[in-house]
Parts: sequence; structure tokens; C-alpha cells
Amino acid sequence: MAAMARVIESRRRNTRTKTGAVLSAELIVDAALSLVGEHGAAALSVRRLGAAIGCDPTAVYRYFASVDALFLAMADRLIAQALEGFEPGGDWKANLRAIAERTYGVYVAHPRVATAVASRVTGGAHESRVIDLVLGELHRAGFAGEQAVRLYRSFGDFVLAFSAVDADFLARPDEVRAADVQRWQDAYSDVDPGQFPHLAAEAPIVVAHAESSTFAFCLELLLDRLEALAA
Amino acid sequence: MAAMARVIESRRRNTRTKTGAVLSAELIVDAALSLVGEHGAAALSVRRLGAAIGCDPTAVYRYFASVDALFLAMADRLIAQALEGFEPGGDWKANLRAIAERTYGVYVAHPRVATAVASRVTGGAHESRVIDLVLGELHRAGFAGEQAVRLYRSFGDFVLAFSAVDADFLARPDEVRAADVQRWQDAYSDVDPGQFPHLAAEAPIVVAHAESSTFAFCLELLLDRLEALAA
DNA sequence: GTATTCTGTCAACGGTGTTGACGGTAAATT
DNA sequence: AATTTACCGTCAACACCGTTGACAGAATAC
Repeated sequence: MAAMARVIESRRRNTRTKTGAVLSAELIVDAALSLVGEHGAAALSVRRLGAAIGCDPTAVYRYFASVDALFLAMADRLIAQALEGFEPGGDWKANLRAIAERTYGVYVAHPRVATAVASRVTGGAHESRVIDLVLGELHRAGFAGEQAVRLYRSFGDFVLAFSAVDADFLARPDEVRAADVQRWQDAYSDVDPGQFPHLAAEAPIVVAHAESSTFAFCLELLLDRLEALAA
Repeated sequence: MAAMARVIESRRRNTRTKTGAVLSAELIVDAALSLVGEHGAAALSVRRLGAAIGCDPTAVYRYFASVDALFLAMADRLIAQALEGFEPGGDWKANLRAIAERTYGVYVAHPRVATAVASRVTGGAHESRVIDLVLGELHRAGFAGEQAVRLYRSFGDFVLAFSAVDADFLARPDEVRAADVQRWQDAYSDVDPGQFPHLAAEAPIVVAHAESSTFAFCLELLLDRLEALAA
């Protein structure tokens, strides 16, 4: 945990809160994750977090220098959660796919954490583990050195970027999401073939694809390219 | 403009603001874009926007139902800006690459807009144009129907997701960004080879790649895969 | 010339992250 | 065991944020 910067860490005392709770960084991360799990990403604020734990909201700042630091700690916990029970099989491509889908899954469930960490480093232990895992599969595929690092970075950034964006979309209120789909259909159900010939030609298919995410398909494109490179 | 939902549009009157300005949706979008250009993404708020224009902040709500709607309008303007002066050459792969890089460029300069629109539809005219452009290149490459649509969606989501994430990172205060790079180096400059053998093996290269974005490299992987599929 | 609708202004609400002072309490020191 | 020290939970407050509803003047319509 030494590398988890900006987390205030030192010996803790057994001081109790007004309602009797004994605080710790782990407990706060737990509470934050379950708060999001139960009431959605929008429910996560320092005040609500304090209410859920049973302490003054500002007590959180005794353990994390900012909510950003809290998000990083949550992210590392999420990585652990994503890898829980994962057993690499024989196929490196299938393993990478599984890692991507598991990571995508947990981040999509925690949009604000995903956004906060998408382009960054938690510095936590579980992050090191997943990087080692990915690099291991790439090594087995035959990549090494500079190329392996570039590919692992691309793979990681790809997964995180899609996770963050999709999470952001899914976390929107239902009405906003519905309005988006509606706008999509309005815009492309009646395209002028003179102005936009190619779009008009595919319009029905475009409209039909309004709601689905392209993550899985795009991931497959990436993995297929890796396979071609490995050969 | 009819499809640009949530923009309040009707005949406008010539009423002047206290400082003499005559408001319009276009003027507000202009002001918002230049506000971000001059003072950074964090400078964009309804209050500061009003101050920059020379009107009461809440006057913005006479033209846009919410800041989200304003962001969508800004996004469509940015698409136009990205495509300005673009002339497709003979190579569809090069054209797609150019479109991707131009789009990436404008969105990276406007992080909040990028985040707001990454997984969504502006419904604006310029958006239709860029989709038609991309679909046109894919048609020329030999793709059609379901596959062409899937590929265009993947391409678009890919570019937007990377743009949003990279924009978010670059928009962070310098100190936060520096702390991130530092944390990266701390975490991976001294890895235990027993625990994380693959990571330890590549550690020096990983550390060296701390700051660079993988967008261009990852885009090339995607385009290469498209090329293979087209053949 | 009157009526109506538009639209800029104002005050206010409820929310956010964060800071600094205060004081009791647990641990460290003597 | 007594005293000092450092911690850390609490409280009040600051400076923001997006958004709403009432109000009134001004431009258009009749």
C-alpha cells in the first residue's frame, strides 16, 4: 500500500465516532462502494458517505486527501474484484478477452471511479497484478520488450476508455438516456440521400444499432490484430 | 438544426442585454468555446459564461434547456471545426486516420464537451456529415450493410472514448498530472520479480512510457485490422 | 393603441468539495 | 501513574455549482 499516494496512512487509534463506528481507510472504501452499489453513482458524495458510515462527512479527509484519492483507492479494490476467481486457461487470446470483459464489468458499475481512473494509475497492488497478468499473456503470445509494453498499454487504455465512456452513458438518468436514443432515431431515420448518400444507404441499420455498445466488437478487432501480429 | 433536441429555438427578438449584447444560441456557443480556449475547461460555468458574454448567467437557459444541451451544441460545432479544410485523398485508410486525428484534436482541447458527448449523439448536421464521410470510406474499402455500420460505430466510439479520456487527463491541474507520473514511476521502477515476473522484466520500458498517450498506436492497430478485413 | 408573448434580470434553493479551528481521547513519554 | 503530545472526529463556514420561479420591461402581433 506504500505506493497508494495521497492516502494518509499512519498508525490509527481506536477513537470511536459519535454513533460508535471505528473508522479506517478500508471501511470508508467499503462504504463508498456499497453506497454506489445500492443507490447509484450519483449517491456518492462526501456528505452522504458520512451519513452512511455514521460519522461527520469531513472525517473522510483524515483518511483521504481528496475524493480523487478515494476514487483511486476504490479503483484498486475494483481491480481485485474483477480478477476474483479468474483462472487463466490455455489460450492467451481468450485470457485477454476475459480480463478485458471482467474489468469492463466492474468499472461500468462504478462510473465515477472509472472516469477518475481511466487515464491514470492507482499505484495499488492489484493494479500491478493485472498488468503482470496482461504482460504475461502477451509474452506467451510472443511479444517482448518495447512492443509488448506498447501493446499492454494500448490494451489497458482501450479497456479503460470504453469502460469509462459506457459507464458514463449507463449512469445517466433513464429519461436522458431515452432522449438520446430518440434523438439518434430522429436524426438518422430520415436522411437526405442527396446530401449524405452513404449514411442514407445504411440508415435503417444505423437506427437499429442505436442502443448497443460496441465494446465487445471493437475488443475483438483489437485482439484479432494482436493475433495477426503474433503470427 | 431541427434535430438538435433540447435547444430552445424560435424566432428571436432584438432585446438587448444590460451591457448591450444581443444574445443568440450561436453567440453563446462561441463564447463558451472561447472561454474554454482562453482559460481552460474548468473556467466554463454558467456564471462565468454570463460574465464573459455580458448578461445575467440565467439568460443562457432561455437558449439551452441545460448545460448538457449546451455541450451538445458545442460538440456539433467542434465537429465542424475538426473537418474544416479536410480533403479526402485517394487512400481510405489515410482518410480514416486523418478524420480520427482531427476529431481527437478538437475534443482533447475541450474535455468537458468530450466527456458529455463521447457516448452520445448531438443530432446536429455536422455529425451527420462526419458519419457519412466515415461510412463513405468504409464503403470504398469494400464494407457494406451490417458490417459497415458495426465498423463505423466501433471506429467512432473508439475515437470518442480515447478523446474523452485523454482530454480528461490533460485537463487536470499540472500538479495532479505530475503526481500521477510520479506515482507511475514509484510503482513500477522497483517491482518484485518473484511476485510480478513479467512486469519486472519490462519495468524499465514501462516506466519510460509513463507520459505518452497510446491513441495513435492503438488507432493504427484498429486500422490495420480493418485493412486485413477488407482484403 | 392595446394585448401578448418573449426574454433578460434578480433572488434563492439545494447541492457540491474543501478548509480551519476546537476539544476530547488515546497513545507516548517521563 | 501522571503528564505531555499527537491524533482525529466534530462543527461552522467558504466558495463554488446547476437550476427554478417570480418579475418587469421591451418587442412583436392584433
